[in-house]
Amino acid sequence: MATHTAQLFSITTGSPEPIYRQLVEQVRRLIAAGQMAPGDGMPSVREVAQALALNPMTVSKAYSLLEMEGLLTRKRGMGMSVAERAPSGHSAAERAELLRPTLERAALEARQLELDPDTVLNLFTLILKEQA
Amino acid sequence: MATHTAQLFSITTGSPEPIYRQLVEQVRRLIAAGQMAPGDGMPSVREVAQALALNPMTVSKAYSLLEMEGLLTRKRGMGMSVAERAPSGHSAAERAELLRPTLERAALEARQLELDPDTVLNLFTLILKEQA
Amino acid sequence: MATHTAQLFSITTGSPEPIYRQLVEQVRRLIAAGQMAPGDGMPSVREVAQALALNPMTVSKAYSLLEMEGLLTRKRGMGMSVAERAPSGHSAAERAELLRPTLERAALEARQLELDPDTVLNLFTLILKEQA
Amino acid sequence: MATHTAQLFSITTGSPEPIYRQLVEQVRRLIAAGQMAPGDGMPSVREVAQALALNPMTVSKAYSLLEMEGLLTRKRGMGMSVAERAPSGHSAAERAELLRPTLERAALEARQLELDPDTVLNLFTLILKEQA
DNA sequence: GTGGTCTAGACCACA
DNA sequence: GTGGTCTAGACCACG
Repeated sequence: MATHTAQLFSITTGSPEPIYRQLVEQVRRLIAAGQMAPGDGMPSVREVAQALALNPMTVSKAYSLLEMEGLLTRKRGMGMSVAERAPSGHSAAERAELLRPTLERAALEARQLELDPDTVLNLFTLILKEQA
Repeated sequence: MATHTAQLFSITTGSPEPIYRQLVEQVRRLIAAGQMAPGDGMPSVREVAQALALNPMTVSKAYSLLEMEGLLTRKRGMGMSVAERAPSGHSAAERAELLRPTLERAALEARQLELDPDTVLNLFTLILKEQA
Repeated sequence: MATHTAQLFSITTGSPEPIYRQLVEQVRRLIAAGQMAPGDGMPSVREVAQALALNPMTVSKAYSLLEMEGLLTRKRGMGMSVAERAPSGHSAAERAELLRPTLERAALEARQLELDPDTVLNLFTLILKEQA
Repeated sequence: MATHTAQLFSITTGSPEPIYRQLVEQVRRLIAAGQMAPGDGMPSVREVAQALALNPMTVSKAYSLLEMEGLLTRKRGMGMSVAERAPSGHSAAERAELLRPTLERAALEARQLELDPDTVLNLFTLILKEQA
């Protein structure tokens, strides 16, 4: 039985980032964080599609890309699961590196806005707490 | 007159973010930060297009959007310049709000990567210093 | 009785061609070639499934299709065997026709690769000898 | 202007091989053969779709896969073209290797049909001439 | 004009 | 039950 799919993934329909890509990146992060371990079964395409009110093809596209990437494997007639050889359970340091591009972008914008680092860090701290 | 256009803007053609939008947002930030002041002349479409190896239509589109937004004005035969009534030189607090969406995204990714706030803040501090 | 099943059939699970179809076509060819004669007993579904590490349903499906096709018959309690009226021991010319589609496909690919017929025939000759 | 798209590609709707994959493999071969050279513009998705009576998405899927593979590049708003770094114009020997899997399959089937090599080679020669 | 995304719905292949 | 493919058609983003 599936864990609560709707909670597992969160997509933003209004975002400029396509839905299938949001899914791809979330799965990547969940695997990297070890929240999904090699061998774990993925929720079925239809299940995710229904839970998130998406077209199955959209979900399928995301899964296919992850399969090409080697993170998921397809077992005929049995659905998809996290690949055994998926690089999983990274250390905190490794996971932090996955966050670097986003932080670099934020830093670039901060500089262009001529915000001093302390202001930025205070705001970021606030946001991190809000989410927790 | 043309400051060094190529240095003023930094666009990434390989990015999923459309070029015209990269330009728009950079101009917005530069004006908000006061680095471009009301009355300042903008580099011409041609100039920017050549300096960054872009299609002039792309640059033109960005300028048009900024004009619609009221940040730039078109003066016949004089090219475009920062609008006199452009809300310029925002306070730090106001500028920080412009950064919020990016930081929120970073926070979301951090949570999905199961990184604790301290680790994230440390990395971000490091990056902010690197760029300075 | 069971000849060495694992040797009799060679299936490739990684192939895009479905497993049951690989089985069907191999049986068809083996019968056409006279390697399996009318009345011969087929290895049981279980036996094949275990030998090739397949889902028994997959093997069963292949057998059922062959039964519908009239090549196999089911005898109660006796498993399946090659049908008495199976058109067996085709002439070489007839058997060659069964090979035609595959050769036509190869010819098409050769043309698209701009390979001249002699090169192709030389390579094919080589491969035919390797297998022998 | 496009060369005659309908002639460039030939797809078989009845085939078990999905259409998008037929397209992918044909483009691969055409590039390998040097019939499409780096920098060449590809016929547009819509054009191919109309010429072959396909849904544009099907063609688009093929193009996307080829882009991921690095054989095609997308120029924003300008359509797709053969990547500059696409390995092109292979030697006859290299191209022949691309044909090997298909020939090996044919040889396997021939053996299962108990056809002797001469019969097979004669038939193949005939088919190669028919197409020319 | 270009390609990209998404939907709704149908049908197939596989186990 | 699973995923895969295809269609028809709409809308968006880009140049």
